[in-house]
Amino acid sequence: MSLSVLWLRRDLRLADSPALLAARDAGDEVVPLFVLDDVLRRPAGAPRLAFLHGCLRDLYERTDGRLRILPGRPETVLPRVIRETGATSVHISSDHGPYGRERDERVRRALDDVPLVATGSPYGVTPGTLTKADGSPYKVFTPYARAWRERGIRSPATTPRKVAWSDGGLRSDGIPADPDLGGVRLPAAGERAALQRWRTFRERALPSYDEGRNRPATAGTSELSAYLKYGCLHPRTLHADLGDSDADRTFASELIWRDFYADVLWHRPDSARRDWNAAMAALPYDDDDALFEAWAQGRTGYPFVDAGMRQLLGEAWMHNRVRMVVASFLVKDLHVYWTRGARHFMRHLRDGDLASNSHGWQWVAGTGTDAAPYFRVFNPVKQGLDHDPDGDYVRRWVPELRDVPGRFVHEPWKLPGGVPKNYPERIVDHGAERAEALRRYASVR
DNA sequence: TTTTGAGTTGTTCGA
DNA sequence: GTCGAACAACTCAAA
Repeated sequence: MSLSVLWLRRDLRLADSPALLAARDAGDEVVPLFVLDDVLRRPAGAPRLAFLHGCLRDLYERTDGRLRILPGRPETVLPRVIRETGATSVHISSDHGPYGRERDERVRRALDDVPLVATGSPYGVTPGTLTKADGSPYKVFTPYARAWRERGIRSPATTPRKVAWSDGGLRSDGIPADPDLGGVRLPAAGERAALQRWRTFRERALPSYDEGRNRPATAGTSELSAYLKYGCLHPRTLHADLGDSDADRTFASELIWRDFYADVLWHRPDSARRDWNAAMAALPYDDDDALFEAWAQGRTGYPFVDAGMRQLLGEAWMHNRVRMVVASFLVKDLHVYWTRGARHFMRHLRDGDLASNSHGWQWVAGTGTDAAPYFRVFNPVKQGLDHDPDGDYVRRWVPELRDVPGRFVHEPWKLPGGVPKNYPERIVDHGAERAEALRRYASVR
């Protein structure tokens, strides 16, 4: 009787999993394992941890209760698992983040002659493998996407009908208690919920995705980000279901953005916390704690911004359109360095993904690949009027403005009686700060 | 090596 | 209200 270990990290599913197939082929029985790694847990924030626990519960049930959950550093846990179970190989889906790469190297060394076998990755194209003709990495999305469409994998791996799971005789610590969520409401976690969400999105929202995706008041986006983050489903599975309509192609390209940013981070691990474009490091920033707190708490006096920041605190998620607007506000209206906003997002988002988050912020800040031109500054009022014309999104998240009529909801300072009680006055003047941002960008050119 | 066309998501202003 | 131009120049990708 031979055993193989399936060490799960951010691939918490059974369908379309090449690593699972490899583990099954390598042994008579498979020991599913998750390591509770403090290095990853500490910065995660309560919503992300709770969501992860939900994914683990789902997986525990579906592996007939064999999933082992062990705390500790992976480089000590894995060798111990090998000693205690006698397993002959460890199977993973490769991780391409800065920490994951180093961790896996340490584990590989610690396992000595037991192979750590990486099969597949959480992306349609494994980071680092799609390069230009001369072998250098892409720095612009569109040509990357063109190449991706030629070479990306769209067909899912087969899903085994039955896997012989084993607990390997290991004692499991079980899934830790959920942290206090303080009223945050999360969707159901795990693979089954993810597939259900995908079906619902395809039926209801995908056909009108081109317009619907910019309407934060409605469920026009897939809301699959957290499921993708933890690998409850693989993007391949999604690509395989997509057709050639404009809406399907637009959605596919959103998935390709995810691959692109993982690729950028793979080539430049330092760009998770520093400007990808070193030439922008000379940009002057401010760092006013009171202004930052007003932004973080959703009390800037700009309703569309405040609605977004409160949605983040309320749902551990924010609509993508609004992410751009609030990020632009922090960087270009408050002149705060993007990493401070990115850290806040990572702490509060249930989908917080290092590559997408860091490079999404850098796109807004103008310091990243394909960066927005410096003169592109979002106007929080215009964005609100354009994308939340009825004000439903603002009224949902900013109760102080629930009774404000019409377009005043996006510019309550124009109300005859002034800003409603309890709602803050604008903390800065957008017109003036836009001009200031343009001055600062001009100073580094 | 040189050349050419192009580059996620915006805003403002003036005709 | 609608529309096109200006906002700048630079870098990237590929022929």
